[in-house]
This record gives sequence, structure tokens and C-alpha cells, in this order.
Amino acid sequence: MPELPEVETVRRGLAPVLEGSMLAGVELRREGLRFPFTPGMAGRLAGRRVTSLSRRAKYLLATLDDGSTLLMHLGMSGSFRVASGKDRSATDERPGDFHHPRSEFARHDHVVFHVIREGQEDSRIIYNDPRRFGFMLLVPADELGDHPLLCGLGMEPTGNKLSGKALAPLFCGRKAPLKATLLDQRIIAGLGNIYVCEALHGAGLSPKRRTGTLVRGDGRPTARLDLLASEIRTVIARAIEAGGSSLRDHRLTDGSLGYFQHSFSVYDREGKACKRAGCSGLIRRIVQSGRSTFHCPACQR
DNA sequence: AAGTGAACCTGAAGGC
DNA sequence: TGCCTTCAGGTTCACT
Repeated sequence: MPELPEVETVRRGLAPVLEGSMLAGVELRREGLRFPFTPGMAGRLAGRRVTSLSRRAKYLLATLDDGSTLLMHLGMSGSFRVASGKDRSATDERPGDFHHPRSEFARHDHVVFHVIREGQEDSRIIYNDPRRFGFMLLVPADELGDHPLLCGLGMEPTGNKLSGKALAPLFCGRKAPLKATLLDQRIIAGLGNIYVCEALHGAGLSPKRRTGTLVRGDGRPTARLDLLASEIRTVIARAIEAGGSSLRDHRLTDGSLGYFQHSFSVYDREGKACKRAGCSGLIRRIVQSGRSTFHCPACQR
């Protein structure tokens, strides 16, 4: 599920449960996900209080009261759900596990956080990830600042940092197609395949266009680069407001669905009519560096 | 430097 | 019904 808006939606769902709470225990139900879990991770988490839950790009960071940080990534198929700690069955919200009908857990439930909070009912936060491209690493306080997964990340597309002026020096001279540049987490951190396609369509820019053509000879941004920056911010903000996009069976932490997928202009709309006012083009799917790009050849130049 | 393809892994969907 | 292929929101690495 996870581009930035989906991760931010997860953060907002988990924060009320996690922040200020104590991790009574953590169950690791396999050796690791994309990477092996940090050695001794479950034991080092037990008894810790979560100070805050934040997000950087597509990463979730749970800061603990000893200064260490649980760094989490959802990969392609990771999701969290919150369950009452009282009931024994983790499958309550996901019935139909035919393979292990007596199991307490659903298939691909890999990590369970047991959370206690004064004055409130105990709860559990369950991480499920069929493809296991996600990961969790426990990072000591003194290693977070220059952690290799975080230190190379580019600017966030939220807030007011992202502008044509900020992008111009990063885009200047680049020959790569815009699609590749926008997916590069070292430039802008948090964009993924869906929102790159959407932002390029919003700005009327071809995904195949060479990046450097959006910067003027004197190094200043063109009007089209200003527009692209604005479209990126808008599409990300709107998607966060909508609770992200729920493709396939992905759900929010409370089991509900995001609904931004209903607002897609191009993503997964191959062969359908372009939604731009006055444009009669049809959305096409092409492949760029192995990934689907959806665009309107008529109005994206 | 830039671009592609493969790898990691499972499941859903479509064609026959 | 089953078998096969293709595709999927991410990231990294090897190769041309």
C-alpha cells in the first residue's frame, strides 16, 4: 500500500495507540522480513515506552524512551491493524484462514506489538506483509542521524519546501526522464509510482521528457517546473486527506479503506478517456525501467 | 551518467 | 476445474 500518503495515513492511525504507550511485549513470528530483524530486537523493545511516532519519506520511526528508534518500512504489501488485546484471536477481522483454522494469527502476520496504556484497554498492533519486502530495524540513538537508509533522502513533498526554485538545481543538466527523476528518493523522498504518474498528468508533462528541460539556461526554474512542484504538493496533500489509496485489499489501521483511488486521473486507467477538461486523449500504459507508467499522450508534453 | 533487467516474495487475475 | 503467465504501491544491485 505504501507511498507517502499511505504511510502517513498509517502513522496517523497508529499514533493515538502508540504514543505514550508501553510495549509490554513484541512477538516476532519469523526470523525477519526483507532483512533479518535486529538481533535481540524483541527483548530490547519489551518494557520500552514509545515517545513519538513520526514519518520520513516512506519510513515510519517509533522513537523510544531510551533514545533508540524502531525504523519500519512497509515494502509493497505491508499493513498494520489494531486489535483489542483482550480477545485471543488475531484473525477476528480477517476470517477465512483455511490453512490454519485453529491458529491465533492470520497468514502473513509477522509481528505483534502488545501495547499497554494507563487508563485504557490493552491493544495489539499486528503487522502483516505477504511479500515481505518491508522491514523493521532497531537503531540506537547515536546511529540514527547518519543511518544509510535515511541520510541520502531528498526533500519531503509535504509542507512548503518543495518548489520550482528548490528543484531547479537538482534537475539542472539531468538527462533522465522525468518519471525516473521523480521516483528517485534522493531528489524528492516519498513519491512512488502512483503519485508520480498523477503529478505528471496534472502538470501536463510527459513522463518521458528529459528532466533538464525544465530548467532555464540561467539555472532558474521554468514555469512548468513551478507547476510540477505545485502539482506534486497538491496530489500528495489531497491523497493524505483522503486517507491514501486502497488498492487490492489494503486497509487502514482501523480496517477502513482509503478512497483516493477513486480520484486517479491516469493510474490504472489504460484505454480510458483523459479527464483533463477539453482533452479527448486516451490514457496509455508504457513501461519505463520495468515499471508501468500511465499517461495521456495528447495533453502531456 | 543513464538506462535496463533482475532480484527479493506471495497472491490475484486473466487466458486457455 | 486447473495450469500457466503476467502483474503488483518498493528498493537495491549488476550489467550494458
